[in-house]
Amino acid sequence: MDDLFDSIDMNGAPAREGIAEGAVLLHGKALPYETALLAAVDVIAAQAPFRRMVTPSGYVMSVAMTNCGRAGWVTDRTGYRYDRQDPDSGRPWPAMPPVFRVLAAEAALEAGYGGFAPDSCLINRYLPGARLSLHQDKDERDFSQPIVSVSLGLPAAFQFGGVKRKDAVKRYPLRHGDVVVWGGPSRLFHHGVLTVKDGTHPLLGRQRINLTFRAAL
DNA sequence: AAGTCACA
DNA sequence: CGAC
Repeated sequence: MDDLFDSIDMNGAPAREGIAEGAVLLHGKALPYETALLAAVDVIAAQAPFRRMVTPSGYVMSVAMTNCGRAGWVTDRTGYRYDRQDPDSGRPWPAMPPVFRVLAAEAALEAGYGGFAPDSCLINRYLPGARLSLHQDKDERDFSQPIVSVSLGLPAAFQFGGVKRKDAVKRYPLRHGDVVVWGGPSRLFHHGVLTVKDGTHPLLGRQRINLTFRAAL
């Protein structure tokens, strides 16, 4: 159940916005961690470089991906799965940095999901023109655990729909530092990201980075 | 099919 | 928005 009232910051903008049953957008939640998050992404990407994966139907995704944690989400011609190893290197994914765990657990708790302990973080890099079409996160073992999504860099329009693909979809602008948490009744809701527009972010330049935390195994 | 295209 |  969402709170009766959204919290309001000093500028009058909602800091916490309910977007569906069990789903919350936490505006600017990641800002206190931005420097540590970005440094950690660089370390991870040096060990497991961003790569554009292939879908089962043979298309190359516009979003470039890497992972950290005990398992990483991957796709290839054989399908979607969580893999403990980076298929490109054969090595385990880089460990999940403590700052990642802390932010994900804090955000989940604020959304009403205590004890969130993600074992996987998918890191998505959107250059201008990249997009992610409407889909469900359903490759995880335990749907009782929520999803935590952290936005960094260029803004993007987040689509959030329902459990059925034809359900109505709403759009929410996501800016640097925003965190979306969804779970419970909305755990399997369809979601996506519209084509990222060109622009320049002071810290990240011409890119959007998204961190998606999941309990996958 | 987490993508792309055809068509209304 | 549906078909592939």
